[in-house]
Amino acid sequence: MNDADFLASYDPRAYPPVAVTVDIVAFTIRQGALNVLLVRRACPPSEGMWALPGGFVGQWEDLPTAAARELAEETGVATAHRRLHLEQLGTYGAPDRDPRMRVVSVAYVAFAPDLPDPVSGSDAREAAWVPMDERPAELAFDHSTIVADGLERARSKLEYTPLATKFVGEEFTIAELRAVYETVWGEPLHAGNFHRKVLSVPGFVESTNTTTERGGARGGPRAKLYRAGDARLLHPALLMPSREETVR
Amino acid sequence: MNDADFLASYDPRAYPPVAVTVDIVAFTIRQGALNVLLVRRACPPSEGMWALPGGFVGQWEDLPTAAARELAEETGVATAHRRLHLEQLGTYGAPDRDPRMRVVSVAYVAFAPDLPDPVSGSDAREAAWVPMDERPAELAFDHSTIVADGLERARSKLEYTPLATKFVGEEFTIAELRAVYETVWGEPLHAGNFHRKVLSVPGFVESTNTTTERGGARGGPRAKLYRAGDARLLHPALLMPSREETVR
DNA sequence: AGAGAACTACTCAGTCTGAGAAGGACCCAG
DNA sequence: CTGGGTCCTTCTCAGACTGAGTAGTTCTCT
Repeated sequence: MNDADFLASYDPRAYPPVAVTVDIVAFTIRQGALNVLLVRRACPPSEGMWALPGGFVGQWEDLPTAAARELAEETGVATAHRRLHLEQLGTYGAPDRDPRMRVVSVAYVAFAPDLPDPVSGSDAREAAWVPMDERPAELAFDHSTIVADGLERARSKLEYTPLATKFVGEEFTIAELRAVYETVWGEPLHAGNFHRKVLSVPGFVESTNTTTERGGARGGPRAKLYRAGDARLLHPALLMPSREETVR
Repeated sequence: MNDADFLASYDPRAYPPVAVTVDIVAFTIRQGALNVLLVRRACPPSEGMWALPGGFVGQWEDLPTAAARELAEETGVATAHRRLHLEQLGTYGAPDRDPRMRVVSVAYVAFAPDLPDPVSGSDAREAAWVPMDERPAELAFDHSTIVADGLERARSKLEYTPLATKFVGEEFTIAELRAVYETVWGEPLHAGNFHRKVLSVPGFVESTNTTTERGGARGGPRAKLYRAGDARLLHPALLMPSREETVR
């Protein structure tokens, strides 16, 4: 039997029904706090509970495309938002994670600078940016786990890649970049050392030779402006003070 | 409508058929070379081509369980092999990656010390350990991509976790551990510095206070024996010499 | 005008790293 | 049995990096 004959005689319906969905953990920084995008479920199961935005993957739709589409539907952000970073987080497929049927969900994390308030999606679900430390203790399905994994991924990516530049505007100051790290880790950093470190990593940022129009809101000189460099990985990495407790 | 009513009226068949499979990138070290487990496909499509071991996920089977089962079927390794490490790599779901139907594959990487020769699986596929630099340029489906991603994951894990101890026996010498790194990166390391580094990372290895029975095959003193420590992450990391070219 | 804030730059001591070398212990060949 | 070669382990040393502190300067706010 050759490939063509085989395909002609092949019956996809012979396999048990499994649904594939995408869920998106979208992070942004608003008012100095890390926010995650949540939606309130409008239909069973878990009607009324907060959950991650997401939905079924179209039959001929690529996985990242599905994630971008779902995110766009929930937030109203143009699908091709220039500064949006989307990457696969992992796949969650415990047999009992959804009571309806076997659902395997491919989770994505998205990072973006301060996004507009989400518009309620076409399916009339309420959507909102929620500060990470005010998020509901319980989310629908296994979404609490996914959000926790997403935060871990964000931290890891911030240390080893120029991801932080995705959270700030096109042009930014070193202090704005530092604020991203301080926000995600929730602790202050030594301004001088951070400055030295960022400028010493090749390709992380490049100077625009301009400065801000005004000094900081509470005083201080005008800061130099930078834009993202061309590095894909940070060498050496920007390691954060590692709390020993989290290690073992 | 409450959850129970909803579930009763829910028809899983309404959704388009998508198959979920697992593919496993299994690594081991044999004769000083990194080997990957491949199988020769016994049926269309791509009959006769080399591919990764894998298969369909059972309707009520967890994803890691399915991966372990498929690996066991291909290699004859006991499912609960003590020193086997299995972790999710990523999910590959391009709509056209399998000509039969929409197949979303969750890839896993497995690491283990020198495993026995694989037994041909129940489906009579030929299975073999293939040295990484002798592997076929083309594998079935998108499996070449998955193998490349698996290698990258292996390197990353070796640097940041005690994964290397999974490639050696229960008790091992520092030199054996060094050989793992040299094999995966394909370049020699400074023995003295490696030694110092390994012993300085808390929880990486712990001494057994014994030595090998004999010196090395080509001379040299008996080496001290160690076993894996209890650390889950290496702090500080065991960073390999990063070739600058690979960075950008 | 003065106080306070904060961007940037500098210093300094402690630590880590890569490279080299030395001291033995051991295997193998002759 | 002896000598050459191997290689595990420890040591040394210079250079790089890090965390912490300080200082100059410029700016906003009151």
